[in-house]
Amino acid sequence: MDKKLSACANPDCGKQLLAVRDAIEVLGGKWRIPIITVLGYYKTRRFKELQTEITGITAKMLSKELKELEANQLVTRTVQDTRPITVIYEITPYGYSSSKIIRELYDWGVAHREKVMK
Amino acid sequence: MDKKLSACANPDCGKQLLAVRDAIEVLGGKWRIPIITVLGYYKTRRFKELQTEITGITAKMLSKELKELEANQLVTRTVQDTRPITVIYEITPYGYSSSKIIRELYDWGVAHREKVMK
DNA sequence: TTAGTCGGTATACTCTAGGAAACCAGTATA
DNA sequence: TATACTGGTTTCCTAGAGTATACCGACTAA
Repeated sequence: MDKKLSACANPDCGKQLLAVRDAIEVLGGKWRIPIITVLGYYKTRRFKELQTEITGITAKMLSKELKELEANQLVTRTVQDTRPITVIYEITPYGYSSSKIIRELYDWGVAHREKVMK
Repeated sequence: MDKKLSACANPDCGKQLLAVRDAIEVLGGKWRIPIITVLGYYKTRRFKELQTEITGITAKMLSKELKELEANQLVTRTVQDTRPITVIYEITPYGYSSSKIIRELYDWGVAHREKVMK
């Protein structure tokens, strides 16, 4: 999302924001949460299956985001020696842990929509 | 953050993402979480105090983001008839509710840093 | 009268996340 | 031979988020 999320001048407050920045860096952007959500739902998916499921994402973005999620240990990538080759992406237990946050976002989003809409 | 966060093709999964999108729209961007964090910490702050506390933010961005947070009922704005005029921004109970998510992000960010760093 | 505070606006710019479309190698089927 | 599927990569481009800087009116204290 953001390269540098500013800190508060106040040290306590500043430390808090540093950690929040880390979380946003891992989960931020347009496609990470959709990817994690889909993978959390199906547990494993192939590249093309993800692309079909996540409407609107381009191969470029999917490839890029999966790499970063892999680097952050939220998903694993396994090449299967079939013909044609298939690549299995699987959510890790750690990846599941992030869905706790996504669940929070979901609950809050639902409540917010109700509150603001009426 | 993002104007349109895509949905999953799968309906269950898609509904979930719509609500998540709402939450991200309200809390996203570079400055909203810092503002809520600072306001959650101090409860009330004046415009200039916020600008001082949130290092790096410009008056334009602060003004713009406060307006949107006010529109979403996360903060209130009160003009006080002093000389010179002072404007008090205060976090609402509803604004506090969003800090539950921020807390989640914080906890996860701390754990993530520990996991990935070593 | 000049400089300073407050809470902002207005204008013009930069920069980068993301999008569109073409292309790639390897294998298989018609 | 050509077309299609797999899982991508490369290039070019744009919209919009965020930045920099100057400015505003109302007031006051020196």
